[in-house]
Amino acid sequence: MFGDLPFENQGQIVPVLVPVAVAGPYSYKVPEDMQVRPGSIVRVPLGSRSVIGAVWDGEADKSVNPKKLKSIQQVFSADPLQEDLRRFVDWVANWTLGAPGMVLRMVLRSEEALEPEKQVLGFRRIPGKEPERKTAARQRVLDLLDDGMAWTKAGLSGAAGVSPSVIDGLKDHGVLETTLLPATPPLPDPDPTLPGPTLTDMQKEAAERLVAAVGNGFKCFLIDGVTGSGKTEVYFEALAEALRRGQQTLILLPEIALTSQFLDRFERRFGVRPAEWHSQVPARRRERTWRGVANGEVKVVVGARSALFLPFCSLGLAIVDEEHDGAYKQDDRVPYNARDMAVVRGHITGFPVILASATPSVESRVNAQLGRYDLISLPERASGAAMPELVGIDMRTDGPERGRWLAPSLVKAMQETLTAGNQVLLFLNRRGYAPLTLCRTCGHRFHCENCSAWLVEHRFRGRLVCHHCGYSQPIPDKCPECGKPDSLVACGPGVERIGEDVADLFPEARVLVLSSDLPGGTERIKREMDLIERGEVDIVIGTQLVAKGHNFPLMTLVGVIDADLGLANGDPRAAEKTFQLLAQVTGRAGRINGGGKGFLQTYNPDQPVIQALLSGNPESFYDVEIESREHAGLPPFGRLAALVVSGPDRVSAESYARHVVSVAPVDSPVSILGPAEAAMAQVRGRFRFRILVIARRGFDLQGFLRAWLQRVNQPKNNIRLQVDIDPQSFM
DNA sequence: AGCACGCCGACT
DNA sequence: GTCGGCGTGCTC
Repeated sequence: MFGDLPFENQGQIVPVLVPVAVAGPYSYKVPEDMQVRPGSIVRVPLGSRSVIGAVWDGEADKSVNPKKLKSIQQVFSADPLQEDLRRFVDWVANWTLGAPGMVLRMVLRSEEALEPEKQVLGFRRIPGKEPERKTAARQRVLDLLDDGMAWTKAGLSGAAGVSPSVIDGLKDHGVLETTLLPATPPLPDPDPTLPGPTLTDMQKEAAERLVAAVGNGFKCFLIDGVTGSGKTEVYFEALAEALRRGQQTLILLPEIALTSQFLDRFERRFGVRPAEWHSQVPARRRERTWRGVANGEVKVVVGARSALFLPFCSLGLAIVDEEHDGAYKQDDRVPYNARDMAVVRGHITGFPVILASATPSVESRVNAQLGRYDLISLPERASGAAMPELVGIDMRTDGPERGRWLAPSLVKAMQETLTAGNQVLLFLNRRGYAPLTLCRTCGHRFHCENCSAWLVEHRFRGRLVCHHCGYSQPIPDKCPECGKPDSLVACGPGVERIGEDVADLFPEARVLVLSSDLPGGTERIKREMDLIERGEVDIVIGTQLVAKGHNFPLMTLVGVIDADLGLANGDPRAAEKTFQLLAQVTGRAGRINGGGKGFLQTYNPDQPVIQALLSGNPESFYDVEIESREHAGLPPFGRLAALVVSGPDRVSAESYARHVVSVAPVDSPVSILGPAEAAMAQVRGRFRFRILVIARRGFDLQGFLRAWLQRVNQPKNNIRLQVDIDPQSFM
């Protein structure tokens, strides 16, 4: 197989990347009768077990004790990993501060995929041979085999409606012969020549820019297109070009968006379904896709973030849809953002990458502003329908009476919508009945025993539930503090409580309350969504579950119950996330037929998020966000392994980075608390880590870091820490 | 004594 | 990530 290798390496020592959290490859001997080269996928002994790794680039580590060296046990028949993929693995490891072997593990996910798929036994006719006795069953089998094609036994007996023994009989009589079939016939390629949809002028221009980039090396595009602008149709044209060039395409979607709807759309455009890649695809099919991607049989993969690590042999385009979506972030094991790593893979291999969103993330917008990405704007809906007209309701002046949650102007609009035979969506991103329960006699508040969060009343289930850790208890009939019966009051609304309001106001309407805790799970939610789509519901009250997915043709009014929700929780992305969520949910109004309206109930109509939504001009909002983040010292692009923080930003900072080395009290300028060992423990298994220090202006950061280094580098800690102060490196 | 569990270091 | 060694502490 490797007869034409440029070098002979039997008996030599080669570096092998193994799936353990160590800094680099281990060294292994190559047995006399074996040939490997960089990228070869091998089985090697490691400690008491045997693991799968890959021969890596460079020289084997000469300093390792030769007595320790073990031999490679086996070379898998799968093609060696290509050079660009190897460089990508190294790059991701370096960026995420993870071990390269752990990144490689994401490439080599299933051992079965590394050997050729088992062939299955097929049956076909021997030309000219007839059975001596022809029964009806035998005739049906022979009719099916008339065209000379081979069938599997199970397929044939099923199709002919006979028992498998009929086929055995025919074989014994010398009428049929067996042959080996590939376990699965290769799928037909997606067809780029099928007629696409008619594009608007704006879409056409965007598509042309993308098409021109395919095959011309790396370039990153950001498609900023409003809901309904036809982003998908536009990037499908680039995909068609990649297909015409015989190149592969990867489409990344957030896990939640991987619905059959997208696959249907793909099939309508290209005639076949693409290969799918996510955790719910059965192992068998995943193995097949892995092999197909490596040997070029699979042309298009639609997948979740892990699809980025597939061993494509001729990847020519990557598309990241909903690029702002947090589902692209992996938090456990190797922490990475698949959106950014897709850009890196494109850069290394040399192909264009398309990021698409109706509400781009702040960092992607920064990258577009800086000229790193090419911005493509699609500000209009492809159908010609106008974007919904959004209205803000100032709850301080135009709010509802006490104990009600819907402002009179929203109620009036709902009435009009229902009279016109259309649907209303009321959006409130809070499950349950009420977020806080307290005793009106003694003021006792119900806290979670485990995590001190407030317990959310779920009246339907009759329980108080902690949305943080899942703890729940029945709703008591008297206060546990003062013992007063019937003294508990629910404060604030959840979707269930809005449902109560709506039932009072619109007793005739068919109302559906939809949240992720709906009994019946995903299946039930799917069914309810279909119900809405068919127009069998008048008013939908939902959490963020209803923000994306299905299209509802009759939905022309969206009311946001609490547009301020989520803005005060200390997340540095709070404003950005709220903007994205509300843009998405209000974008549902009149998406298909136009004429939609949206109402935002708010206590602060002047804040940038609300202003950006109402004006339909997000630019200013993004500018504010970018500026405020730079001011706070938070990089738009994060690659932090550790974070040291002080001052009022500490809560935000905690949710910003996972590895918080230390958190200082709010009133101290900046400090690192606890022993250095504790700080180091946070980054165990890492060999380098980056630290972001957020300090007040005028603070002596250099002096602080010097002192910290001195403390950490005490001999007893057995640590050598160096700090390279380079604020630019975070960008 | 016997073993369950958790911590820690080694793995080429 | 996974395994084995070793210490602690609890039970038959």
